[in-house]
Amino acid sequence: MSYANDMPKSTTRADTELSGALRIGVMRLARRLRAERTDASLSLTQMAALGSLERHGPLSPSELAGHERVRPPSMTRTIALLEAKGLVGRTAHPTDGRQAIVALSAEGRALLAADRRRRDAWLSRRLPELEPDELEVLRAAVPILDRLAQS
Amino acid sequence: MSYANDMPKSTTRADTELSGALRIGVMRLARRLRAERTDASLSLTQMAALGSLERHGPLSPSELAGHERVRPPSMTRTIALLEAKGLVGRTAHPTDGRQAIVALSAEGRALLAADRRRRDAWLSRRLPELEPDELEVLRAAVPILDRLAQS
DNA sequence: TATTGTTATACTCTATAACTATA
DNA sequence: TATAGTTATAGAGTATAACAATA
Repeated sequence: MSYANDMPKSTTRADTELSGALRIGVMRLARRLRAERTDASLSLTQMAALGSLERHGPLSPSELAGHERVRPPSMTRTIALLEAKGLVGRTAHPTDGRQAIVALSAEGRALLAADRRRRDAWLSRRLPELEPDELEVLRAAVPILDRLAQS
Repeated sequence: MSYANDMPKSTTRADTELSGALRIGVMRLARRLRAERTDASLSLTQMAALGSLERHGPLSPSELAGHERVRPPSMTRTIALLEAKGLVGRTAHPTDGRQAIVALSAEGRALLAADRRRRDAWLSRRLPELEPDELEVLRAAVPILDRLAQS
């Protein structure tokens, strides 16, 4: 076999089965976590935009639209809603008069933190139901999931 | 401490940290997998309804709405769109004249299979980049993720 | 009367096209 | 002329309220 030297790079039947099972498991748990959303005052769209600002820091509307994979007019609207709620603020770009800079307000930051605490609480309540060796598996799995997500 | 007898059922600080990391990892990977969606002819809403019919078999519109956590009028609309595309069919309930039965057509089943193959392919291509012991961790993690999702 | 499903209507999120202001 | 952002407008998805048909 000419694959002898790069076996680890080929796709085996076991890989295919694992990828199917993993995809289903991850999607299911993500759906469950998403359903645990508590703060009904904000849509998922708005929460996502807020989360992007937290992850990346202050951004222009176009950059934010890019991160959220949304067109600029859609982000214009989302920003306006978040601004009306006092969760983000806008300032002028220091040198380019066309651009604006959108940043999280203290209220926005607090809301994100509260939302995250509530979600973590749901999962935290379930983890003690697992066996110690199962918790160990999850701990080992997290960095692998992260790497897959980034690739 | 009165918790001595049920330590495994209490929430430790390590649990809280793990739950935060796990939530982020799962949500990230789910987002990445979702972005791998290829068939642009169907919205996520429509794909999800189709998937429900595959998982649970033929359902009435109300049952389907329940599974998708959507109100009956919304499902009426979704079913109409899927029916227009030939992906589902409707038949009368054998005994209850009020109810309808919605079922996947052969075309709907084929579309789901093709979509799943594409997603699995993306993940399968990445798994060989992992070390054997990392693959073992993922294999062990899948049933745990499933149990968490169901609880 | 209660249940199943649809129709009528309205709100949110998204998009494309056209416009304004600045570079 | 090109870029950043907004406004105008339309389509899809969702909801509640009201209605029709059946149990």
